[in-house]
Amino acid sequence: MEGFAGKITIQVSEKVYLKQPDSTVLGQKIVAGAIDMIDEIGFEDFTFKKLAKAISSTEASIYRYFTCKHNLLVYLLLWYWGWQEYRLILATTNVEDPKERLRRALKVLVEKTQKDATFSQVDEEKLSRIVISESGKAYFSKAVDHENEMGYFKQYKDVVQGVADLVLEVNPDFKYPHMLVSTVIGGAQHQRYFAEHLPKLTDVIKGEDAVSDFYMDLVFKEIEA
Amino acid sequence: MEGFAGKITIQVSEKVYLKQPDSTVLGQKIVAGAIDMIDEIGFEDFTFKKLAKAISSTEASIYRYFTCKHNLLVYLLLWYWGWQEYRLILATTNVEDPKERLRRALKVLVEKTQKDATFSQVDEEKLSRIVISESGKAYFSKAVDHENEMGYFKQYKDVVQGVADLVLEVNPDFKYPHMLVSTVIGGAQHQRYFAEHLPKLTDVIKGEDAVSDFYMDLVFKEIEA
DNA sequence: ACAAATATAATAGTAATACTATCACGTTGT
DNA sequence: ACAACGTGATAGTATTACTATTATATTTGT
Repeated sequence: MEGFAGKITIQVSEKVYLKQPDSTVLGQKIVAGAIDMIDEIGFEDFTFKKLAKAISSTEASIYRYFTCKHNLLVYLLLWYWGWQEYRLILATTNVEDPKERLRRALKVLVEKTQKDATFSQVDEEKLSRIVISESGKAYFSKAVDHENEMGYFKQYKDVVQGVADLVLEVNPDFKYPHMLVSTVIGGAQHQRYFAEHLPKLTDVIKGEDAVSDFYMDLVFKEIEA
Repeated sequence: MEGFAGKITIQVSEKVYLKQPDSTVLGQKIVAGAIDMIDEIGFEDFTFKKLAKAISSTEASIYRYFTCKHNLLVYLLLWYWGWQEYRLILATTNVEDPKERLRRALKVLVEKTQKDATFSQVDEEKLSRIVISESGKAYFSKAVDHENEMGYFKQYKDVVQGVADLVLEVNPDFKYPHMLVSTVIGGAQHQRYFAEHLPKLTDVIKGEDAVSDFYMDLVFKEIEA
């Protein structure tokens, strides 16, 4: 199993990079270094110059992989949702009962993200925090429509579509599967952030994973007409 | 009633501005001009220099009202949530039935925002789009904790608290009122954006206000144990 | 083994941004 | 009448987000 798992890589649309970061040592250092730095100082303060210094390279070299820092962020987001897609497949294949399939899929999406040993070069916990804090900067931009056409949000949309299909397997008459799923995914991420920084916007209950409990309950109450 | 309503102003914490924008013609032009410009070109591309030109003033003059463009954004967000608080009060006072009170409050928050003639200097439709697109840039920053202490999110938290209380009036045993309310508010705003730009993340049904229907249904199904 | 191709480093430069600072001018209140 | 204040005009700075060029490694094909 080890050798098998070791060969898995998450494919990211080549439209977001100039040169595949996976393919070289420098490329991998850029991605790993960017995850560290964006998690630490935030995307606004993150610059290619600082990253270059941190990984002992140069600004110009990083520009050979990504046209701009925005695209590097989009790359990270696409990788994250590609990874979630892979985890969804692992969690649901060979599970027969539709309700159980949906339950397992939701678990992947609403539970707190943990490190995945399959991809040693990526720190998924840090990446998850980046996805929570910085996604808005990618989605809510004046370039959305163009970037959507370029496939910048494909992976995320696929995840939503996949889980929406599972919802329909449980209740084929449910009218709002995409809305429910995107609400739950986005909501769970926000709640985890709120719990840490704006606790008045959430309900933290000690000893319980309130976020998981709440959203799991919400989905099944909503679709079980 | 006209004269009475005409005297209402939304109070915004003085910590976000250097000089009250309400108090002068220039201040009002800065706020109104900022709403127009941020809605049009987005917060990233918005600069005080461009705003100054648009309202025939100077960069330095705008800096006498706001220390930075970020604080101007925070001002707009505080104003918006202060305004929503006022609308919530209007919608719920003198309504006896708890369920009806909650229903009316939710309507205010999930329905599409329309112009409010009470505040002629503010274009609430544009402001609403700004709140949807740019809120994340204020909430998900490395300065959250500090800004939270400064009261930058107070108005929003008050709105969530107020509606959470209405939820508890309907079902005093419900465990997650804040989570439910913040999920619904944030979700509804995102869905309106998705409907326009990323339709695969939502379920638009022609002739129906799917967003309102979905979230209204979601809340009552969830809390009616 | 050696030239050719390619990758990266080193350095310099640019327009725009997000401010700060200074001074001049006109209006307002006392 | 004059100080205080609000605004405008102008200039200046460090940083950012790039682009461009050249030099030096490293890899690759033959």
